[in-house]
Amino acid sequence: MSEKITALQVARRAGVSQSAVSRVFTPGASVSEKMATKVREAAEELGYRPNILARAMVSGRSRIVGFVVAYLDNYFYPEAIEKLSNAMQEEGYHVLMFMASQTTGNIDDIVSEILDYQIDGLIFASVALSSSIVERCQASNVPIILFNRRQDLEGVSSITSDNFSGGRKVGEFLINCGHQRIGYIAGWEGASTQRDREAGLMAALTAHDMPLFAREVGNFRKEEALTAARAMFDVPANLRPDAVFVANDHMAFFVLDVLRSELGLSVPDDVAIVGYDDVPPASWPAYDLTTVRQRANLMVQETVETFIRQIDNPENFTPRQVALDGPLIVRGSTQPMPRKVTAHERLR
Amino acid sequence: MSEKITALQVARRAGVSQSAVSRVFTPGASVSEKMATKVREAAEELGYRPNILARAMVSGRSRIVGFVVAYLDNYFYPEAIEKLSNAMQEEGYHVLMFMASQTTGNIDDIVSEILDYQIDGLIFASVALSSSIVERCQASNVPIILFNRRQDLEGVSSITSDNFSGGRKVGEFLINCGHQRIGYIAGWEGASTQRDREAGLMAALTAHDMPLFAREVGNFRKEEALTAARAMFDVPANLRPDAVFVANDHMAFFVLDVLRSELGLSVPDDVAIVGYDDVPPASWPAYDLTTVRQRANLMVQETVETFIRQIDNPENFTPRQVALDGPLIVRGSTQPMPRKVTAHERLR
DNA sequence: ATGAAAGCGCTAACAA
DNA sequence: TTGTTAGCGCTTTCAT
Repeated sequence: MSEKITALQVARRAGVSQSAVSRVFTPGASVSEKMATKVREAAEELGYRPNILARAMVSGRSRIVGFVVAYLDNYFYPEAIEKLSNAMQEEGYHVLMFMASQTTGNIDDIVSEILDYQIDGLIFASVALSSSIVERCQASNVPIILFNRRQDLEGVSSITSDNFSGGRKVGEFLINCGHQRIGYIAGWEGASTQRDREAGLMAALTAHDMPLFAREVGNFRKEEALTAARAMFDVPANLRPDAVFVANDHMAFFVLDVLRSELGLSVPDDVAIVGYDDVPPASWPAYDLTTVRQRANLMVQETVETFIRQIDNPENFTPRQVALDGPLIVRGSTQPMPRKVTAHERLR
Repeated sequence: MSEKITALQVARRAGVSQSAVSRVFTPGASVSEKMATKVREAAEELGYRPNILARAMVSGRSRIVGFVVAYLDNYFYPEAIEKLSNAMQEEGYHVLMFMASQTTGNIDDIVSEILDYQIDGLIFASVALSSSIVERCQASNVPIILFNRRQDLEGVSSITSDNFSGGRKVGEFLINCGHQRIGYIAGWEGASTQRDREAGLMAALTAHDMPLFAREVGNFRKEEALTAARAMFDVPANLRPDAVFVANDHMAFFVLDVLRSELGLSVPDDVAIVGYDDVPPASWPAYDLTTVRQRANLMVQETVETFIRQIDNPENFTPRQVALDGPLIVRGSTQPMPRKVTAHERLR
């Protein structure tokens, strides 16, 4: 079995110093053309590749970013992970994954483990941070980015879609469709996505002097979404909303299932339903769900850019709070978008 | 901003040698009770944690395993990743993710990048290996495990479900249901999962002297699955299969959509359909898909165990080829399981 | 532009 | 059980 090839061996073979080899493999170091080719040849012959860990030790940069994620059953995240991972690879970084799921206990412990790897940055998706975590990361000089979460913490960047605006769009749309009894099924109240989407919806309702007709909490979880749907809809018809906004697609699928399969209601005729995220199954004919699209590509792009900026220039970096607008995608789970009522008509 | 705390600083504060500190943090090293508490206290006060990278350099083990994955749109994988990552965390390892998706070109290049991180093992999910990759990993002493793929390569372990047996179960079931014209929509032919599932189906058909009525290739991809479904079913009724086995759930959803939404066929009355994987949407009422369950938990468990065994005892480790049996889950996309026909009845 | 030398933070002999 | 010493493979001054 071939042993590990070190820079020293390459150096010997090329008849140069070990630091010369290092320079050849360090972008932006000063080496002559001749030296470079000589070394590269020797390296090629031996199959040499620099040891990233050794490099990390002395340079202090591991080119690893930690990615903490939960809720992989929400299909927004697999897509996001894939894109983020690809984008990071293109920048020469790699992603060390940490699941913050049910099984694992404390986020703080996970963060400790992550920091042990001397990672260059930390991206949290759908995870709530404590300020102690932030402090520790800042002490270790590790940039933090919140992905799909917003949290008011000093020095922390966040990339989200504009959930408030998205929620309001949903509200406006349902009102324009003529719905009078609009319900809301909330996600986990600790999540900014949940709060902002609901606030957006409420803003639209308030603007039209309409109350929220019904509200239940699904916590972004399947079982609780089912329960919430039953509580809201397994009631006499006069108490039933004629439209419901569900805080994300993942839950909306289960609500839709309850409506159609369990209660025998017709969608959108008896009840219209709108989700949030536009995950792939939302566009599948079996669900055909009206929803607000989260632009994963853009979110990832902004995340990477934010990270690179902070890494390249930590001194005068100001944390960014990016909120990207996403379109309402109208599908069959609601009535088609009504034409705008003109001022003339409204006055009649 | 607090600087990095090293073992040396802990040592000074505790009034002991630096190697004593190292020992305290090395499981199974010989330290006295007194020493341990003294050091731990000092470490606690300073907030010291060992630098894994430094440890990796000298010990030769990084406690990082590389995980190469593609096809995250197949919802079997997010689940698998989550479970695998959790299980590895419990063993004190962490997962460095590499996407081998469309964007990225060559697997060989990815593997090079991975090896630069001095990882302790490499798990490939749904990725085809070249023997050159295997050789390079073996040269670097990195165990390789194939997850959900089987490939005849010296020294490589593989963990799959028993796809042949699964395919045969599907065949037997459809035949028992009385179907006469059974079609198959294949996955990517380079995948062992595809080949084994099809072989299983064919074994069942052959055993009953039945031909395969129709066959198309969907390559595990959405668009191609749609095309395959149209080619197979958008034909005169007498040329149409009365049952179809689709190589995985991901494609089966699209096939089902074509059947119901595009062609207005009734499932299971006009056509019965069976998938493979039992991903979550298969159990959602909108699809309610009969399928073969892949036992992700077991697969992950076997993967971790295989890895640990090889790491702990590389000398006399023999690669394992694990194929786990999975049950057929009968749902509404097929007729209910018929009671077994008795010999008496058959003779009438 | 190149080489020599010093260390990054840790573990693993080896002594004591 | 503990301390001393030598590196792991690399980058980075500092000379030249």
